[in-house]
Amino acid sequence: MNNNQVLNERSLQLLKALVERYIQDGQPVGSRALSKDTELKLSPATIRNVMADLEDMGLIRSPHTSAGRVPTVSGYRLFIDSLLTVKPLDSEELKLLRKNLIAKDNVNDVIGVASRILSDVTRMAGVVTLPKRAMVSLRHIEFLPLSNTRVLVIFVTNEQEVHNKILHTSKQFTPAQLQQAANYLNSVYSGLSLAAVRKAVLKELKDAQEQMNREMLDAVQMAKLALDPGKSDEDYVLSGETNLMGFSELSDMERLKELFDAFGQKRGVIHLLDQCLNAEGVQIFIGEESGYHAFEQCSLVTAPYSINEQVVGVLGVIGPTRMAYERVIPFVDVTAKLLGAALNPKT
Amino acid sequence: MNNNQVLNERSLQLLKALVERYIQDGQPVGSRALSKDTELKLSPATIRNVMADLEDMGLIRSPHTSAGRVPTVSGYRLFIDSLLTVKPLDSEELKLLRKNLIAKDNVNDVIGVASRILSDVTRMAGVVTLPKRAMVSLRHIEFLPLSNTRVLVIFVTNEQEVHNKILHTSKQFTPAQLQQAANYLNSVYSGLSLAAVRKAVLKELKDAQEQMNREMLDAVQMAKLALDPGKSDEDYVLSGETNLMGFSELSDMERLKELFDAFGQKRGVIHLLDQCLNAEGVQIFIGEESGYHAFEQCSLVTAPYSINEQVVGVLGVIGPTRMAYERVIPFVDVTAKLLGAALNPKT
DNA sequence: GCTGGCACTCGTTGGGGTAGAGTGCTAATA
DNA sequence: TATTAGCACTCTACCCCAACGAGTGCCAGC
Repeated sequence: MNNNQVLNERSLQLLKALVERYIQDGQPVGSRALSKDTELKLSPATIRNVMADLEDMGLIRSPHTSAGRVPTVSGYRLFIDSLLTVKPLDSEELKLLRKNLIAKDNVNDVIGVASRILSDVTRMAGVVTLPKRAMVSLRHIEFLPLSNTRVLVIFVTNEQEVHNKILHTSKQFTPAQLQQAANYLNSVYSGLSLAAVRKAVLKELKDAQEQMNREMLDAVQMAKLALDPGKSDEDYVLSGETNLMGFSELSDMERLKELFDAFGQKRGVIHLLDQCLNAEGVQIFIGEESGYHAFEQCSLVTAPYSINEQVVGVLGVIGPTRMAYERVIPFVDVTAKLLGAALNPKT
Repeated sequence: MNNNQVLNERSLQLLKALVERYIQDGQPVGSRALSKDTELKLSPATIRNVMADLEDMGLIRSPHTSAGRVPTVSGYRLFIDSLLTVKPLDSEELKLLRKNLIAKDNVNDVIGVASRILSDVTRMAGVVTLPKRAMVSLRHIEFLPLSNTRVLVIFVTNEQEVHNKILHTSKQFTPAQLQQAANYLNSVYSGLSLAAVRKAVLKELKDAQEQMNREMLDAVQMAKLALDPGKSDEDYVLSGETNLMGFSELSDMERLKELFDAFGQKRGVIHLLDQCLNAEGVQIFIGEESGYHAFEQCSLVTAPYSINEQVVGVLGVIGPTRMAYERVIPFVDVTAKLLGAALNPKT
């Protein structure tokens, strides 16, 4: 009997069965139950030996002496990365997605629908970040005079979204001047991503103060003010948080409060989600992997979504570590793709 | 001993002491504790007699035979309406309010701050409705062409807030036509409340289809589309919900879920808050008085706030029935007044 | 009308005993 | 050498019960 033997086929099969069984009914899994679950005709005693090995490797643990075993975070990780057999998407779910995830006038509405579908279908919490401002591109910008030194700037982006902001300018502009400034900006920067516009604007201000004509300088100055990164970059739409109240893993009020506080703060959650912006497809944080204490009992299944093949945001599902990954993962994946499609401008 | 005797001075004094004591430490109050609490030098036995009377009148009840008494909703109601001695506002709290509740560019920011202060100071949940669209008045309206039949309408209201909306028009307009339409609307309707504008617009459309010139009719038509009641009328900013998780009254997960679901739905809460729009000052719902099952264990202390002496919204505090009314009531009152002040345009 | 005394009720707490689930270890087996 | 049966052991969950304490209602006396 070698303790540090590499994981063989049989051990993996048993680990898989154990995780599946535990996910299914939430009770620690004992050797007898496992012996009945698998096709391998093994006696509970043999399985106990294997389980002892798995425990040595840190893949499972037992809550106390006379309970069965439960997966550790490493156990879940191995299960998800190598053992999981994902289930194809339920056709009902797909129908629901296709029916509801269609273009709307308002980006926020689409995002809201996506979030709600995520939570309704999984019966956990759904989350969708707003498209990163810097990632979307400028379609049109316009200035409207409000009063003496206050100017309303309006810009439309390629996701058909209208943003507005009030600027306090250092001097007074005539409507004609504002019109001219807008014309200049539209002709030069239309089509570029806001990040690119912002970068170019800062460069222009630095380089060419002397050579530019007065009107253009004003225009660039205002563009700089207008494109200050908005707080929408730190926002998301969360749905079905209350679904999480039903799970026994989160029945501790202290923990639950901490989790909901994190939802309210947004900062931490956004930071976590941003880490998935550059992932290829679905990415998963299991329990403490997220690095946030509030999420210790939770897993997060995420996928980035794109507009015009440019990743602009992330969506995902938050639930207890013990969740039906084989169903959630493909669902999150497809939802991200369809959300991207719904946000893509037709023109 | 007459059961249905009118409440005399002494009974009221004892009821007051009982409610205060119960609010303070959350345990059913017994006759002995009450005998020590009050100045009236009465023996526990006498107090028991009075308590029996109060119970007959439905003002207090005992959870079980050998526990003390707790106030019923009627008991709280009587206490609040007639017996409560409100405490003057803590000077620290007032300072906090004055410091943070100042005009901002963005109405939502001010509302958010108000909500947060309400929850931070009371350590319960704070809620502030967004200003009712219909109640604020129109300052300026503008149309921008987007594409063929899509027009962006922008209007600024007297709370310095900018609203925008995309209209799908039946025909195509030139920029000049749009400009003319905006000019017409601004000259005729500027300064009126949105509700008034909407009413006038509908009237114009009905009455004078024939006599109006074409451009004005278009303008009015677009104004009608633009002023469709927005969903902002059904929105509020909630803060500190998680504070409610600490209270033993709400430790039942079922109940808590129901409450948080209600917060998420918004409809019910808005309906409840709207009932306070026409109240003179602070209004209070105790427990089941609200008529909503989810709020059965909660009280709601509200006050309307105004811009230019026109009531436009409501704010309040949500907490367990057992809350320190004598401090919450004046605090909500003052916060409403200061929020109104912060929203009032200077000009 | 108030009070002291008393019997009674009921929830809470903690101890003890048992049943059940599951383990680790050892010795036997293929 | 890998697997299995058997067995002693451990630990939790549950129930029962007794003791305790808080508080009540009622009555008799002041």
